[in-house]
Amino acid sequence: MFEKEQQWRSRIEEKIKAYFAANDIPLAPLKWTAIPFSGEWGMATSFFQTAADEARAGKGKKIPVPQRAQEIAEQVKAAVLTGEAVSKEEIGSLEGISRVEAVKGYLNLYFRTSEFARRVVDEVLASRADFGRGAPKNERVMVEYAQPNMLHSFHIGHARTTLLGESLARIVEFAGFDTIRATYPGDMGLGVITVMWAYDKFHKGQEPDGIHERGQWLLKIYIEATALLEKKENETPEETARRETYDAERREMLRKWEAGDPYVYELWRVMREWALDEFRDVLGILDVKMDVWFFESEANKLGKEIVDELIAKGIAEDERANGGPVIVKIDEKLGLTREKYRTMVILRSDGSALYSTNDLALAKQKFEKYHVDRSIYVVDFRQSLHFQQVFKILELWGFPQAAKCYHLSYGYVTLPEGAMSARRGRVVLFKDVADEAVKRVLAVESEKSGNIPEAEREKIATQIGLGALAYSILSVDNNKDIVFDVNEALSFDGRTGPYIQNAHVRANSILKKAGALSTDSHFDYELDKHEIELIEQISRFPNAVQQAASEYRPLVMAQYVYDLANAFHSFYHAVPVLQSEDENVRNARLRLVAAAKQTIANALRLLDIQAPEVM
RNA sequence: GCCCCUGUAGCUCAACGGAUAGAGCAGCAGCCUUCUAAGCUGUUGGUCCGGGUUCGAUUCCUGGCAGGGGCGCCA
Repeated sequence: MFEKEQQWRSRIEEKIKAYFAANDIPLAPLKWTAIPFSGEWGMATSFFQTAADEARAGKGKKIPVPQRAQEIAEQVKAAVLTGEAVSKEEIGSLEGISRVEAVKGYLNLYFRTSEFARRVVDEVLASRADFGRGAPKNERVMVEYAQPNMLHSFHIGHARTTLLGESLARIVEFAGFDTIRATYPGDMGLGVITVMWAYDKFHKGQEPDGIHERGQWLLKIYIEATALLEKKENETPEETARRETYDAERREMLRKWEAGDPYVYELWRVMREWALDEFRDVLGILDVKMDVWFFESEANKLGKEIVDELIAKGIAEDERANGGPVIVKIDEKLGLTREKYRTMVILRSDGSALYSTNDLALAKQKFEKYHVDRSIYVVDFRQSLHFQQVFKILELWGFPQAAKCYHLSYGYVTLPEGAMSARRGRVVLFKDVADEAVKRVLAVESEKSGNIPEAEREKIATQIGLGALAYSILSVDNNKDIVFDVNEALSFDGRTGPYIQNAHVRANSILKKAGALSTDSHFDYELDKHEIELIEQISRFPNAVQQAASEYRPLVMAQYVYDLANAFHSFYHAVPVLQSEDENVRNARLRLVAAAKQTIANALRLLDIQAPEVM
């Protein structure tokens, strides 16, 4: 809602309240919404709650609530229009409102068309890239996302957390939060050691050149190693012996790493760097710039200290004397009788750190070193119990920020043939999909595109291909699973990234031919319904940003920008701009096109999708 | 046994407790000597089942049914 409309709304609210006070009717809180099905814009509020409250209190006439709500709406309309029961200075303050109506229990207030249109367009063109940005909230939020297991290539599931996290970070930042992006790569663990062991034993020095080629080659080694180490049915005694020997070698390597053995440590350092090279490259492709890197290999050390603190505070119980681990009996500590958070093991009986140990240590760092007020964890839904436990322990520990820790749990990306599994080699790699996307765009570019300079074809194809992929992932709500289908993900028709990018390109195409914009917008002519719809959509952007941020849902933005692009395409088709005969109309529409282009670009940016000038 | 998530059109997905449940794909019928047809216009078609709360439930509560996930030393 724009500033002016906000002012009108509060004035009218005052009038309504005054009317109810004067007539001694208890008024339920007023909630304002947009008026649907109008083709004209304005705001509405209903009186159902007020009528229902009245009926419950036994006051008023005995008529059905909807009917009574309509009656009240009509009375309010009369009061607002005439100024009855309102103090004198309020009379005649319906500035900006063209008409008022009472329909089906609702009070509808319509804005003056030309004024509203001008204000929306002028505000967008004055703010440009900042149009829709929320006021600073003086709250710091950390978004943690992109936690790949290192030493093998990124798959499409990793792409979901990365896109979801990046989009969310952009949204909360734009909404007004001080935002920190954090990643937590799994650079140590049995999986990492498995690759190291197989590389060292069978393939040392055979690695191919090229960051992604090497990563994919390591994935093959991982698959091969897993097969060697997995117990099979009908194993011969020799096979069993061999498998057990291999497993012992692998575990010995893990022990050596923990002991700081120079050979194993150096092997790890080199291979970890390979993985990081690939990870950084993928983040670059997705235009993600991390502020903070937490590494699992480092979290291990921090974790053990906090366990002692939790024991000292009486939150954790140390069972190591009896050969057990260190645990927190969460339900018991909270006084719950039914099992809900259960018991969490926070340190192994041998004193080594667990995932839980690390997460507790990281949370403490987030609060104490980075001073975050909110902490969002973008991690798949299978870990929801884990995070509920972690957050409860943080609460017991005394961190007030625990209340603002949020596990953004997202559904899994699966394949039509079932769950992805890196160990079994059943994965769709992000790089393969991205490459395929670019290839497909290039294939249609020549027939569908305008004049794209040869030097830019590849770049624009990448923007469009990745846009299609990002949109297909972000237009599904967080906690829903995605069954990944390349043809669907890389579709360019209908509700897709390219559809939205195309609206941006078409707007740009008009503006390029038009030359300089006029400095004022004068919408003092009869607006086409498509024009009104487009302005309506543009005006909704600031609210859409706030909603997406407060619900932690990029989907809200994905929906919004599609609706906006859809309104633009319809406008483009139905309303002449450059061909307008009237100079004033042409200037106003050009400014509207510029405002639409800017708003589409701002919204796409929040989805980590590029807005090309041509395509 | 306990906990979490999901169930809406043939398919994939939307819908602050409110006015007429919306899109895309697929199907059908139209629109390019006019600002880019990656587009526009029209059309067919739907809330898993039972109770409850409410003036009003796709939405909240409860009980089923169906699918997925999780539950003390994996991450």
